[in-house]
Amino acid sequence: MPESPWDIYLRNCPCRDVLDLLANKWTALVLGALSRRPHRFGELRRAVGGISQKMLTQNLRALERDGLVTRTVFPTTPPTVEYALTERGSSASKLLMAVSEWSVANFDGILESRKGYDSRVMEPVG
Amino acid sequence: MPESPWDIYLRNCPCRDVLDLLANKWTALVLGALSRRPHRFGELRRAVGGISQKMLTQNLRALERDGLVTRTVFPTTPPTVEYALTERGSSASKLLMAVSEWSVANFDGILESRKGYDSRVMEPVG
DNA sequence: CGGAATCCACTACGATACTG
DNA sequence: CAGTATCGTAGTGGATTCCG
Repeated sequence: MPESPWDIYLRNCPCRDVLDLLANKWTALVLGALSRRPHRFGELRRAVGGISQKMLTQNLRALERDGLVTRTVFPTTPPTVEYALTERGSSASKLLMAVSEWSVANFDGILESRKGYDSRVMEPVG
Repeated sequence: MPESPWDIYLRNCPCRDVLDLLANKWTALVLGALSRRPHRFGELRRAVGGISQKMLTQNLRALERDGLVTRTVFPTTPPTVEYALTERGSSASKLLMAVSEWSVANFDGILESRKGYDSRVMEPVG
């Protein structure tokens, strides 16, 4: 079995830019936060932690464009904007939550692996 | 319930660089290919499609360092190097395969969403 | 508050050439 | 074949400033 049709399809398919959105540094964290409840912009920024306003804006725009989150503006002063998951975003978030949890669960083992690798690769330099 | 302990933990935890590895443009594709069978370098490059040799090398090193793939060198000429999943890599690949499949399954709907978004955002310019 | 716009450093990444 | 090394470019992403 040299190659499955699925592989070939995925490799040639423009849908890979969807995968790129999900496999983004921030997407898992953003969707994870929104999966618990809708957030306002600044609130979401704090919830994610470490993301600049620019990146968060960019990510949210992409997510909104692809129909994973909704953006609702309340005409108050100062402005209030609320981001929430759509049905589609919710289903994506479930997958990405699993990935996040895997990261946490396997972190210790991975640290061990790194130690071994680094000591093997970086021979004594003196 | 303002914030779960899990959120706080994930936000402050260095394990986020593990998430960064998984949420990488290429990781899902590489692990996906390796999940079917071990691959040699060039073979893997073709299987993934569109990745430069440099990027593939970098990714494989990171994956090896974190104990997700093994790298086996056979002292033949020309050299043969085989990459395969570890137990840990296999468990990660299962999650990422689900993400890939989600991308394929939701691609059409997402395209629709984009069309709507773009026509809404980009007003007639003339 | 929730952005958009500008500036700028960094580095990601591809193309090319060379090695074992 | 499976890399490493070097270079150049294009984009990522932070800091800052300004606006509704």
